[in-house]
Amino acid sequence: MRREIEDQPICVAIVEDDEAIRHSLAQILNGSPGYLCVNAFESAEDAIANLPADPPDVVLMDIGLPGMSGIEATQILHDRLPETDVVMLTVQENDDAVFNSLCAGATGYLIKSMPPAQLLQSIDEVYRGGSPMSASIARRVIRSFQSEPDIASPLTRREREILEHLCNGESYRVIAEKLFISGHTVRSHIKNIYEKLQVNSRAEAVRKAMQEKLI
Amino acid sequence: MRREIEDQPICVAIVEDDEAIRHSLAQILNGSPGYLCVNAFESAEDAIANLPADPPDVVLMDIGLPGMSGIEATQILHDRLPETDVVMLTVQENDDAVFNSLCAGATGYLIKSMPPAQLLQSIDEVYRGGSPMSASIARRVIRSFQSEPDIASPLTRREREILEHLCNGESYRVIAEKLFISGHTVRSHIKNIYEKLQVNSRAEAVRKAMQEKLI
DNA sequence: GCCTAAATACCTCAAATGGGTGATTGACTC
DNA sequence: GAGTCAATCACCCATTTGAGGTATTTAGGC
Repeated sequence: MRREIEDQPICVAIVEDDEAIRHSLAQILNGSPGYLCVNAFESAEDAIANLPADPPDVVLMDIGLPGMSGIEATQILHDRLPETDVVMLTVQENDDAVFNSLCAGATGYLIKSMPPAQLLQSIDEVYRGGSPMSASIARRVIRSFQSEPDIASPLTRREREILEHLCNGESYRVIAEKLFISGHTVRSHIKNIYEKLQVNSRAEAVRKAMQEKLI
Repeated sequence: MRREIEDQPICVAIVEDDEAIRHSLAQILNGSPGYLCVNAFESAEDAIANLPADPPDVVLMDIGLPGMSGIEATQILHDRLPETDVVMLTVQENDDAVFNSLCAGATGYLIKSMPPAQLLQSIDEVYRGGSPMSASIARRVIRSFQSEPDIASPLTRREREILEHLCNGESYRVIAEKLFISGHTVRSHIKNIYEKLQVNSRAEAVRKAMQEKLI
């Protein structure tokens, strides 16, 4: 917990190009006990340049910024200020952009049309180690990290089996013995695998297999 | 949506070894319009054997089952019945087990002590494509899929560089040319990499590199 | 019954790989 | 000044791999 003294406010920075929204958010924050808007930028570049000097607890980041997008900015800030939580500001919640933001390192997101009370509550939840999100975003997040083997795999069952052994670094001979087939057969399968995966070495095959979760 | 006719109830199966809890859950479900307990098993083995014949919409799975654990069962059911959502039943929510269950394919989880209304609401949310979860679990889930390169890598900078080329399937000679060093040096580095990663082939090194996000 | 895809098997050969051993240089630490 | 480590280069040698072929036998789909 960063905030040992419980009556220290949560320090928030805003990155939002629309001046009206920016001011309105700042007012909501500064008008509420426990929250403090310490900074407000109108561009990602501005925020990246100035934030590291005085890292806030939470950054509210507009997704659709002109120039550098909020998602790119999130990636950079998340790298440089690992202690700071980035929360996205978005108009529409079931958005690819929201999902991509989470991939880029955002901890949560706010819908711009949220009532102020709920908005503050979400900030608080993020600050306390949570990640509030809607049902459908939650599902997408979970799906994406449950490594589902790609059903649309171009490989046959036997080929997948061989690929698995290949990934373990087993030699043709060992694979052949384990599968009770001849080494020649293993070679044939591997050639087919390479062709289908568009690679021409074991290393590339392993990489592709891992990346596309073929096994 | 599986339930085109909106007044079809959500079909739920229960896997729970404690008879009292099992009956209580079944009663809650059957006593509520829109929900139907179609099956109740006292073991994971039982459920796996009988569920595929008549797949429910949602399975409530106890985490701490005797014999095969609920997590293993989830993995199997999730594979065999991809249309069915598995929801874990747990006493304590901020549990490694819950997180592991989600990795295994669970879509959500219920706290056994939840009031019935909230319990039904969670089932409904899962059924409608959501994934209700607590703040801290949500954060863990998000963290885990934000692929942070492992900073505690045992490899030196040069070794990581070589490893990257290795993952691309480049031959020693090509790597040597690209890095303006001799092939012998490349070999030396690779030998050191293998030793540090505790592997003895390129394939295993690539796999490890991908898994541990060393590159 | 025919046809295709999948799985099986065999051959040759040049190139790449991995194991072992050892040396030199520069930088950094104690 | 001694010791350590990263990075570089070197040699020997057995094994593995990848690329080029060809061919037989199942198993399913039509």
